[in-house]
Amino acid sequence: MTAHSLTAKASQADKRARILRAAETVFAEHGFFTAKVSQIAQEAGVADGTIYLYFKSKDDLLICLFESRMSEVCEAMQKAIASDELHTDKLRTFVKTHLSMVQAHPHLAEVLTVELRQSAKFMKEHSNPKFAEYLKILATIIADGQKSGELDGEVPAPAAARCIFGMVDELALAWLLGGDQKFDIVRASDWVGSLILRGLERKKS
Amino acid sequence: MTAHSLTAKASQADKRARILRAAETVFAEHGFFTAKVSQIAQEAGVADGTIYLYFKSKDDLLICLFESRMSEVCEAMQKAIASDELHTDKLRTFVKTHLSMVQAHPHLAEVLTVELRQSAKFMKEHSNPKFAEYLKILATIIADGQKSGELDGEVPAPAAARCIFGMVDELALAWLLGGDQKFDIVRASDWVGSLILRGLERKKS
Amino acid sequence: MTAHSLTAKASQADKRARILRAAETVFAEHGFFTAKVSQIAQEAGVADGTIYLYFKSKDDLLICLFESRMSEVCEAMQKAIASDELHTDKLRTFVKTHLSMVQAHPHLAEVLTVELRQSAKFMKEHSNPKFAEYLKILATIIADGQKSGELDGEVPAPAAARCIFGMVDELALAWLLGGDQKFDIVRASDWVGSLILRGLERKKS
Amino acid sequence: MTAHSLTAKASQADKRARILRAAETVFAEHGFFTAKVSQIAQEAGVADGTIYLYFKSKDDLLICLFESRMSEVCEAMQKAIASDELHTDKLRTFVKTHLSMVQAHPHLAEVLTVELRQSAKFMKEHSNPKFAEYLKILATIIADGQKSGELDGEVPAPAAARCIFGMVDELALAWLLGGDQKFDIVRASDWVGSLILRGLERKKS
DNA sequence: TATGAATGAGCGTTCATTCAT
DNA sequence: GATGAATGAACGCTCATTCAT
Repeated sequence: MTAHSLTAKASQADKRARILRAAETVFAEHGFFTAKVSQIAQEAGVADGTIYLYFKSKDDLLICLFESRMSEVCEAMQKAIASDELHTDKLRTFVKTHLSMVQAHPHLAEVLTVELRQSAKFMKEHSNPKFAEYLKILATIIADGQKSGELDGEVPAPAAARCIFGMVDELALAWLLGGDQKFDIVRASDWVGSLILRGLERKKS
Repeated sequence: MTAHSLTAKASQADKRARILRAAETVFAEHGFFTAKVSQIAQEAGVADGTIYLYFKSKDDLLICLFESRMSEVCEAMQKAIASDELHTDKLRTFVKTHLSMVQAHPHLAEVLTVELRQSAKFMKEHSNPKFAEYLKILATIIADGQKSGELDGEVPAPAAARCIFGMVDELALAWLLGGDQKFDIVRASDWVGSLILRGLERKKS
Repeated sequence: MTAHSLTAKASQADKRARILRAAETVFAEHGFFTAKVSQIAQEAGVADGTIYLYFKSKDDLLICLFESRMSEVCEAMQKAIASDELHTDKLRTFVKTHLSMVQAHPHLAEVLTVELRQSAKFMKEHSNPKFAEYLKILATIIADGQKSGELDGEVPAPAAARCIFGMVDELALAWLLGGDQKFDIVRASDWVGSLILRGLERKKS
Repeated sequence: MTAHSLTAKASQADKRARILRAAETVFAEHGFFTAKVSQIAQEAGVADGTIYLYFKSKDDLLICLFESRMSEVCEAMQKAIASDELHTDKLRTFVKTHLSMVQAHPHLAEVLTVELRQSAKFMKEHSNPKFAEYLKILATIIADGQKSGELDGEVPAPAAARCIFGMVDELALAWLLGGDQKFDIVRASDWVGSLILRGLERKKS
């Protein structure tokens, strides 16, 4: 491969990435339907038509954004939980990592939390394998914990995973839409940990 | 008030209700942005223009639909939990009632679960008091339970409420988008009850 | 039918007709592909969107224009040849009527002569029954004349019809594109008559 | 001139010719307006931009294609009629040669027959001298035949030429668009010969 | 010379909203 | 009040053309 083609490839990859980043920002700010392709182009510093060199359509742009970001999120999550020994710790890490990512990348979180749902409509066909993978990470922790006896087996792991995801997703949404008086979302992860591990019921000593 | 005006009022109220019902159906099926006002008019059996006699705009129609339905939902929920003595039972009832309503009114659930989120964007300003009321019912159960000593006080009631809402909302979404192989969403409410009251951690003894 | 609906129908029919007339003018002047829908709307004195209340698309507008005009042309032609006794006279009348219509309605002729051909591409599927009908009128004259012994039977009637149509169509084109120095197209019909009936070859005697 | 520049020249001419050939194919298949420059580039095996090294624009490409092909056609026609003694034979040869070329080069015929007409619009200004030359060949045969007494002088030669061209052009079109059930276009040239020389009228013996 | 990624003006079409009836 | 034909602003996408390499 020549130096030239390397540069070209780099430039192309860079442009694609810039468009994705711009889409993230604009979708987060305006929502998918209200966002204009030309806004994304402007934000990315490219011409409108350029977007269509890298993506088939506005829909495709959203789908690719999801896949790209969810891949990174899954990878980050796998790394984060790897160092924990106990499955209860893995669960706490999962929650804290998720909420930390929301805090660190609010635009991305906005898209994943708000737009993912709306687009579930037109992603139903696409069936979003990356999101399934994310849920799988969580379900696996729980299933393994149940097998090892650390966790109670009453609730099936996939259902429990879905519930826990719902909790952190809802907290993320509340925080994202919270406007000015934002609570400390990372601290909130302790509450979630407590809730899912020990429940609300008063323990008799 | 003449008989005539009574009839007129009834007819008016009826037409408004029919439009709301049509909007519920169409928004559920197509999503807010993809839904056409003329579809709603057709579904309601009125002319396109008639909708604008009862609602300021398409946005307004969505907002009014929320307020109207959430009022009913709140009322139904208040009634449902009234007969329980224990706050733990109230919590279980809340979850079961919520998921039963999802099963009974999937169109409405679709709108509240999917469209509410997306529209959070343009409802941020509107700040959705009815949804706040719904959360309040849940938070009050928890706060009261904590005060009475039934429930552990570690997690602040509003945060716990939000978490629990997130769980049931996510389950609702999973069920709604589930297509054919729908799990038994009402049975799932036992899992949620177990999860939020006793947690996942294995109890010794 | 009420007076109201009569008016409405009349107004609608009128608007559709106005759009067709505008399309005729604009397609004639600019050609189908170069013509803009908004130009047609402006020429018709309606809003852009109004066109789509009466026609499915720009393509559909062209197709409907063809069908509508060719129907009238066929009818006019049938009337014109009805009064002739001899088939040779019918042939001369056909040619003269065709070229007279070209002179009287140059915009229409432009569309039928120039755009019909180009659009043959996308009308191949549509197979243009109205044009076939027009050719059929001509072919029938010839076939009947051959049967009656007035005309020579050497050339199959459909082929002869096609040839004669080609002649007048080409003359029409030459005249339409002639710019300023337009020859007398109606007088030219005598030439065509002479050519198709007696041929170019010098008659001995 | 160096060997290098010779090669370069040859390569250049070759590339230009390849582009023209590609344009012929693509214009024939899709029509001028629907054809994409990039399709032509692909068909020619060159980059999009390369086309603009040899042609000013898409329009120019069409014009150059016409001029180039019509030159060849005129030349071929001159050769074909050269060997005939009688002008009636020259006429028959003209018709047969024209239709044979259509059969041998349907893509070219498609462009000349269909696109030429549509583009008459934007070739009006250009006034297409090559096409005039082609007509001139035909008109000269007729004029000479009239002078020599072989042909009747009633119809002015240019008009007669136009008519005859119209006939063969229309037959060509019918054949090109005929789809599957294609008639024998070369045999049809006998009909045309009969028609233009002896006419349709029944000759009294 | 050749390339092909990038450009951006331009257009067909949609649809929320209005208003004459 | 009720209608629904008409409106026209708005937008996703295309593609002829350019130009840095």
